[in-house]
Amino acid sequence: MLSKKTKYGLKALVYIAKQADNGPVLISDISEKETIPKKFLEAILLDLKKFGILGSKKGKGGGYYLLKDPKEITMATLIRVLDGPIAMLPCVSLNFYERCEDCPNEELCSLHHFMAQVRDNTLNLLQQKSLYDLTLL
Amino acid sequence: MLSKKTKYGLKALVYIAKQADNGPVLISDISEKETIPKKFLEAILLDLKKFGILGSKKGKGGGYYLLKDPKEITMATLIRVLDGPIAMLPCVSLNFYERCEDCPNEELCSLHHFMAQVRDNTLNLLQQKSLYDLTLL
DNA sequence: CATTACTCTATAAAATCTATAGAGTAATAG
DNA sequence: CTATTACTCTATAGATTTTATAGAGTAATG
Repeated sequence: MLSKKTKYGLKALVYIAKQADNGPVLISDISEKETIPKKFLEAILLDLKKFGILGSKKGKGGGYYLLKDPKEITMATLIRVLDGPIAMLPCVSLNFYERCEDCPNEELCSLHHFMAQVRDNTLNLLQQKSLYDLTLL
Repeated sequence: MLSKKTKYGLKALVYIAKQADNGPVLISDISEKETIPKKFLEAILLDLKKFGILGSKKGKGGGYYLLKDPKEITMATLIRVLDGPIAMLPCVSLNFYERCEDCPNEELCSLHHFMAQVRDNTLNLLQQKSLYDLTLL
């Protein structure tokens, strides 16, 4: 399951994407409309900024805005930034690989290959879909 | 990511499936061969028994054994029993549905439909694969 | 230069995951 | 019938992650 952080982050991004025409969006605005704890949201948006998804502007007329076209931002990227690995096991993660301490031989592990298959399956969908697709609904 | 409990559980099931011809399998045997903390494994196997996946026999010559043909046990079932929901959000879970407290209208939620699609995509694969498939590797 | 709004650090409650200990009970062999 | 084997059950507890909250600070705008 996705963490609340991820869910909040995605909802916030959709909100910002939809408001793109009206300039930067306020944290407090998103917080109220999407029922997300403000301080928590603040940290999430900061994270998204750190990873180059969002930009921000301070002072009057400030707020957060997207740095790229929503069509260029894949769901795979967003879930990785917000939630972490997409793979079900660390040993089949492409971006967060980690060896399993148990498991003497990865190639002979019964789970390894199967989980790699699951990963590919999920990734295939998540890379096809973008933030733009979420704004259509 | 799957919990260690799930990983341990799956490895144990594969081990038991492979040993099916030699009668019930000992906890301590699985624990040693698969490098799984014995007491932790004990709890996991008990869980699997509770859900009708495993049976057990006490005393000499006892141990755990599968109650069904490995081909009849889908990976979807196992992950649900061991790890919980397959869906990425509670509101799109078929077996563990829960309404999101935020989110006034599920039908209008931008995440809801997309996450349902992800769920179907994953489920499709997990229901095709069985414990038997894992024993082949 | 006052206001607005993001930034940064610290903190902490709550939940979940991982693991361990030990007494208890059922089954079997001999 | 009894010793041994092996699962059962309850309790507990450390570690980690998740979900938040508070408040002082800083940059930009008009």
